[in-house]
Amino acid sequence: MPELPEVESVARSLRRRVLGLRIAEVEAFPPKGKPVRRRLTGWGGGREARSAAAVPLSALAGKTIDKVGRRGKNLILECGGLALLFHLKMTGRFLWSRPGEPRGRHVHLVLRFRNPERELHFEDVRKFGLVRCRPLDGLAACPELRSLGPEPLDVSADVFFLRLKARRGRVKSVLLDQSFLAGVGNIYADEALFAAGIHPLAPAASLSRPRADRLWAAVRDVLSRAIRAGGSSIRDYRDADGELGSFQDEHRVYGREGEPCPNCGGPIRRAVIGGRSGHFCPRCQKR
DNA sequence: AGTTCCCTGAGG
DNA sequence: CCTCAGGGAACT
Repeated sequence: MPELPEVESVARSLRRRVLGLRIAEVEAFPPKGKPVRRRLTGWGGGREARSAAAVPLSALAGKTIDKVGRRGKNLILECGGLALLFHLKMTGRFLWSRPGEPRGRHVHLVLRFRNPERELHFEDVRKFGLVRCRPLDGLAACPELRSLGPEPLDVSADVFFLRLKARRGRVKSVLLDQSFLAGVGNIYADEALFAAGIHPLAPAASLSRPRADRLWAAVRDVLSRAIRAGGSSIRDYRDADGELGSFQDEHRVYGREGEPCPNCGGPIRRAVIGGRSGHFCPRCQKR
């Protein structure tokens, strides 16, 4: 569930910890029981993601972390000429630890620092997460990033409208498609559609310019407010400092099936849309 | 464009 | 026990 606001919050908390630190040692414990074409370049992703351009994780030793960034839901540590990419998927998490402290059961990567004597652990209970090292040069064209759409907080209303018009399918599914916009997931798609008064099953291409504008603004508003709140901590999301987000308190439809719509008081409905649960108010959200 | 699968802990 | 959660790849 880490979506754009959660990954952004992780990036910010991580930045305060590791920016400028030199990686002394790298220890990888790739998840077992996976297709065992495991090289030391990372894991996760499709078959094409294991391309020749991947770099061994051990190459990170001795490098200094000079940027902590985000692209969509991907977290990117830039180290010298290398980029260490993470996708947290459902349960990826970072822990700031000390050498000698017992390592958690689901820790798959450890970056060890000497000054200060600390460790960054990446853990992932469900093993869906992705870790990969790439050359920094040409990073935007790497398999993990190249098909991502624009950042929702950067895209203009004009471009948003044009891209929406070019899509077939339901607006909810289009919002979830990372090649349309990078970083929107289930929670924020539902919240943005509610805020814009648009039914999740409305065909994307059918939206008028004014309604598309409202959706564009709602996506920006929901995402930026969620970032300010440190993300949504339903279940177990925490940032790299272990801090919880608070945006779950501002959810108006997500996870509120049967509760009264904050707008009209009618019950919030839940329906499976594109294999994911969608939450909406059938009265306030028009097709 | 919709469905299945991956994976595991939490909750019924 | 069983079911559910869900991002995204790989199916159909």
